[in-house]
Amino acid sequence: MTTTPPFVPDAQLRSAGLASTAQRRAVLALLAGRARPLTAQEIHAELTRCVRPIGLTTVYRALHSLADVGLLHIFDLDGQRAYRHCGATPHQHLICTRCDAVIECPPDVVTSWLSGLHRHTGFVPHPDRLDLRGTCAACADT
Amino acid sequence: MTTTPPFVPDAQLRSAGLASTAQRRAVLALLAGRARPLTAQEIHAELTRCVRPIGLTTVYRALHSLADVGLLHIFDLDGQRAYRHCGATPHQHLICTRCDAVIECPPDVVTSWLSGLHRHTGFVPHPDRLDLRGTCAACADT
DNA sequence: GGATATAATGACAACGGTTTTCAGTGGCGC
DNA sequence: GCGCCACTGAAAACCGTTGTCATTATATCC
Repeated sequence: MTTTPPFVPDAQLRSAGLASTAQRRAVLALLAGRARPLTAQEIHAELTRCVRPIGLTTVYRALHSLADVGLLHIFDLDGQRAYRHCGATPHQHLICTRCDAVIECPPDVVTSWLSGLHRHTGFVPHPDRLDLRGTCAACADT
Repeated sequence: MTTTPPFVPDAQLRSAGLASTAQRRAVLALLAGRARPLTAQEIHAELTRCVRPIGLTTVYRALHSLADVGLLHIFDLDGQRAYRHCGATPHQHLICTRCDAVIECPPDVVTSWLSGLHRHTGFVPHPDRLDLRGTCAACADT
């Protein structure tokens, strides 16, 4: 019997058609489960400090590759690119402007409204390109 | 009798508490009525070529000042900051991924959905920070 | 309307994030 | 285990943006 580990970078890389290298696994593992997107510089610093030294160039290239195959989503953290490991299923992003956390919102909460918007304006929304900024439940409590 | 011109940079600057300089007026006039946000480099190039030479530093500072007082909104055009003259009234941004045009959407189309989202997820949306990407009506026709 | 304090401008240099280059290394198929 | 080819990493180049400082224009007071 095989268990289903919550996160296996190696498998994700292979099924995406990317070579499974130590550096890519490290980047993917670092981003796994993080609510907040991380910049290339942050990833490089944290990997070098806590895991093993890695070239900054390699970080940038790994992030590009991973984003190209859809394993990472790109966000804008005041002018800098930041990367986050997102689920494969379509979803919307709720972005907390206080803690920068990204909450994934299931699309069924939105689809009916989006179709109404389409009828109303003629604009054809791209369902997985909806970014909504606000305050997350955790930050709103404080 | 006084007519009401559609766009008076000078008045907008003064009522925002900014000094009305030729450079700021030029930047504001260039952005007036543009659907697509422009980058600082584009603004500098177009002003220098078509209107009058202007320092690149001045363009950046004018854009900062104008954005600070809310006359311009800042967008992200694949990694670069881009600026657009937006209406003073609250609105959502519908961003065309094909032509980069930004359509302003009146908030009443959205507010009811946003409050539902709040009840559903605990996330407190910031109504004027909703960016929705898709295809504008003009591009969808082609 | 003219003088003056103050803020804005512009050329240049510096800064920081990102990309390119190129030689060396390691993953993956045979 | 071997070899091809993609991946890696250090350094330099690149490019958008910001800081510096002397000059100029704006807004205010008289």
